[in-house]
Amino acid sequence: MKRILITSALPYINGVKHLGNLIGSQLPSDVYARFMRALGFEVLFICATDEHGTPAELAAIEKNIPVDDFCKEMWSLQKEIADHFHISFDHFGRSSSQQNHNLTQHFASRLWENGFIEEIEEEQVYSLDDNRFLPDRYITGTCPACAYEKARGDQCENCTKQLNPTDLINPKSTISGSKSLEIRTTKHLFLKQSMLKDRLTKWLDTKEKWPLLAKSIAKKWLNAKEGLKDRAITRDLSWGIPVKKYGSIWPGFENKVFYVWFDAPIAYIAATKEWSDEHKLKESSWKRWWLTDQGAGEVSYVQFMAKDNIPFHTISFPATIFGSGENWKQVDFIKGFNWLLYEGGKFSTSEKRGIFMDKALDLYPADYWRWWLLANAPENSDTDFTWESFQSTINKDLADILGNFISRVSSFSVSKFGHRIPDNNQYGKLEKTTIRKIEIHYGHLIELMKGIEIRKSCNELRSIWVIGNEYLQEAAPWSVFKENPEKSKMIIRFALNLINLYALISEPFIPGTCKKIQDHFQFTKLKKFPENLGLFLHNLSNKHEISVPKILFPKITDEERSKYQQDFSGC
RNA sequence: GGGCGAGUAGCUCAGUUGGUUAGAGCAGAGCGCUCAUAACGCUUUGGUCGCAGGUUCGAGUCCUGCCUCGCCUACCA
Repeated sequence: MKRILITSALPYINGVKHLGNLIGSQLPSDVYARFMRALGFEVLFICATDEHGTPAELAAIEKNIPVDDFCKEMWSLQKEIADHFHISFDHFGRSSSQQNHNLTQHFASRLWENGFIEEIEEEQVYSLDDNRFLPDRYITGTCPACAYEKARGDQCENCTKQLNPTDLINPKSTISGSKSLEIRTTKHLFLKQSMLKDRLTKWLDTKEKWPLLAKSIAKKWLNAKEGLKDRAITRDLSWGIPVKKYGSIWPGFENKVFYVWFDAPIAYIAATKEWSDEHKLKESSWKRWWLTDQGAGEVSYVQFMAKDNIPFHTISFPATIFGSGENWKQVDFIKGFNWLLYEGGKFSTSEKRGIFMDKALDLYPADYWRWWLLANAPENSDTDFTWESFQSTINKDLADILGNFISRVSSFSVSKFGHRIPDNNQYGKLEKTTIRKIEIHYGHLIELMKGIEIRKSCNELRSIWVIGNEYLQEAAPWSVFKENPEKSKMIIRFALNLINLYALISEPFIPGTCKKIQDHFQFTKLKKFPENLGLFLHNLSNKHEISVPKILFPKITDEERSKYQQDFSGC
């Protein structure tokens, strides 16, 4: 059977991520991974922190700790939070791992050997007081075109004019505010992606089924007027992967490191090796996922990311792989996401606007967030998070439709038949029609998930939950009970089987709750989804003991909603 | 400026290659049920599919122009 390799875009290290970051890659990739495992595919699900670059260094300076300590701390925090959101990574690695050092240096050497790397001298702004070269965006000044005073070195936000840092009037460092800036010459390695343009174009043309978002962004870059530009893959920084060729320092690059966007995607591979090393597996165990001549030919590789990451995954990283001349696995499918907005505006870390992953978990269980985010995933356009929508979706879908179904079935059962599961399984016509109805939706759900249609899948799952309530209404065990208690037993038994089914097939979406349900009712935790629903819905044995579970989804009250609306509106 | 995308019921969105009376959820209205987290089920009111032209026997769907909104535009990552 085909194997599926899934990677989630690497979250940047400098802080706790917000809900937009979560729905941009980790969460949808997790649902996909869980679902594909449940369909019986062998899945490897990989992520890692992206730890290098200027922002990480600055964040560490601000906290007054060494940057590697800072990263280690943030890595374990991010890992812990992902865990609390039930993200089922097989491995959550780090781009700063030794494995990634080795592999990144390996790729650079191969690229050099094949003529895809060039050393180029360029001029950059150096800040004497900060003691470092400044990325263009870390320089502000007055825009020469519109006189806007906070124009950045790469572009003026006010008039959108593209700028060079040297264009700015009165430029200063955003780090220290210092105006002691000078232009210095510095040498960098450039990845000559322009030489691979035709190959990339051809390759991309074979990806007919890719989402519009991914393809159009990639094509934009390939067909840019000025052509596909070569890209610097080194920086004048100390925190990062040392620039080495064949194992020794690259002459002239003693004080430089590889640029994050060169080493970050390579970390997908390196994190897989980390996983294999950590479990003391053979070399072949990670290579069979990544090298096409060692098994990866039959792997389907799917990447999840937000739209800002697409150029790196459709151009630079594939160029790196092609340029290496080795048999590395290229991505087969890219699932890109638009932005999540917060109450009509942007999430903002600096203004404390919006909801961050750690805070979210203080307010509500992970499944509340998972469900809203998945049901509203920004697949086709930016999506707005509003508390009103959150409240109504959770209360309606989770509390009223699913949670209440479980309550009504279990309390009826306990009050009429005690703590044993009713033993009549002579299903009649209505039960058979109900099974058929579910089968249709279940079939749709599987197709939709295979196509990674997240929102539509949620809709389909919700329809399956609704069928439970429809069934109960029509079967009306409470009236049947008066005349024919035996038949009423059968109805409740069937309904309990439905709960068992729901706990199983909803697991990719709301794993925490599903586990709770399975634990409470002592349902068998199957690893795979049933192929035959009719059979599955006879599964419960007479031995099961049941009781009424605590409310699974307490509702979000109006008071809570308006309080949180206030609390998270920013400063 | 250039590129991309979106504009469909009060709200959030579906609408495959153009084909009969444009769909769903929420919200609203009515009815039913009483097992349940005042929950559930059924029925139902809302749309000249952004605007103006065009192609066609036939257009939400294709073409042209226009309007509005969003995103991207390569040294944040």
